[in-house]
Amino acid sequence: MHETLVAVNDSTLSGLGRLARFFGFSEVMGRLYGTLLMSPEPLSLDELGDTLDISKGSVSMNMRDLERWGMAKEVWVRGERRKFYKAESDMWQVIRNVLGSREQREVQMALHVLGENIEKLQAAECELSPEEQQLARYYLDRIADLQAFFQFAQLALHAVVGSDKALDFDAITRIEIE
Amino acid sequence: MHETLVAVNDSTLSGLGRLARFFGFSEVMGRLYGTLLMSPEPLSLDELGDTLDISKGSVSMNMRDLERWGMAKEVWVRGERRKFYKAESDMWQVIRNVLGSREQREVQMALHVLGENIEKLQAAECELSPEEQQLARYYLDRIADLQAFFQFAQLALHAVVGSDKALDFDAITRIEIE
DNA sequence: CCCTGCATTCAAAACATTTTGAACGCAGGG
DNA sequence: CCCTGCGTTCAAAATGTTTTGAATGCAGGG
Repeated sequence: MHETLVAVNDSTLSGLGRLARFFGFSEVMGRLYGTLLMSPEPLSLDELGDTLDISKGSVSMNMRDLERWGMAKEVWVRGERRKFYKAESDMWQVIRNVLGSREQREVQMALHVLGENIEKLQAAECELSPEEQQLARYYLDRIADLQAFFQFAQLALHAVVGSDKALDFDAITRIEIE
Repeated sequence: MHETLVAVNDSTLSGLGRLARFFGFSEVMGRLYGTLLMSPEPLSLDELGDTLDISKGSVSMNMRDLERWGMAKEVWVRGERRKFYKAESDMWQVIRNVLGSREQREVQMALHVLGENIEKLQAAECELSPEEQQLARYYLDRIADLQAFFQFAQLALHAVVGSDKALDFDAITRIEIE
């Protein structure tokens, strides 16, 4: 194959590996996704392993994760007994999958814990010595800051997850105005 | 100290450790930041090390990073020879620091590489066989998708970094309309 | 000019994550 | 009912990251 095509392909895989890392996935997952994305035809597990030069086991496990996250889909190739995969090529769908299930849960948990802590501090107030009360008020201020941050994150996530790409910005402003 | 205060403090440190991890920092950095955030008084390096039960060396290195990222500031305590730190308590400032320097560079690099790859493909077109040309066009489509994603990310970053919290949403829409 | 109290550095150790490949399981063909 | 080809699993090995603490540096006091 022409060296330019090879070079572009490599560069894209590196970039997607990096991106995967950034989102807390393994680099290999990003590369597998990239390999599928850059292939007009679905690929089998061995083809993926051969291309990236990683073991069967690794391919198998990582592909399962990719499927779980909605980044790749199994595809039936007639006359073949092997599994074939193709990338979910709608990036916005992928992003919505990830943000929607993982990030949103994280943010919600954080807000929940912050709320609990505020309640605990308020409930305990009467048991506290004067200095402790002062510290409790200080804590409440800091926690309020954190709450504001996570609430912002929640709005932003909602805006991206709960809409098409074209509607993202609208969704954000609508939420803000209310 | 009252157990509620201790519990709330612990919980907050865990949460900030998690958050730090998410943003690609070490968990200890998050905990150090949290310890400073939850202390009305500046703390010395030994106090930080004692509280979190980590070694002097680790405190020293991680605090340097925290300072580099604008998450903590050195503070002079009169009559003390030791270094004292306090947290940068404006969360939005912290976020702008991180997004502004690190993330923005990442996104810019990605866009730059994508652009280069498009150029390479176009320059090489006439050297390619018919099938290779078809693959090249396929690559160009995929790369265009990635470009759209990173361009969106760039807009979003700009909106958050280049403004006060209150102006974020405005900034996003303004850019979008142009 | 030495001593003390800190802060910093960095190589080695502890720890965590990822990768591998051999063993296993399973479906379909003969 | 065995054989083959493929996918999955998982313990062990490789690799990567973080933590430690001993050595070092540095400033100020005596």
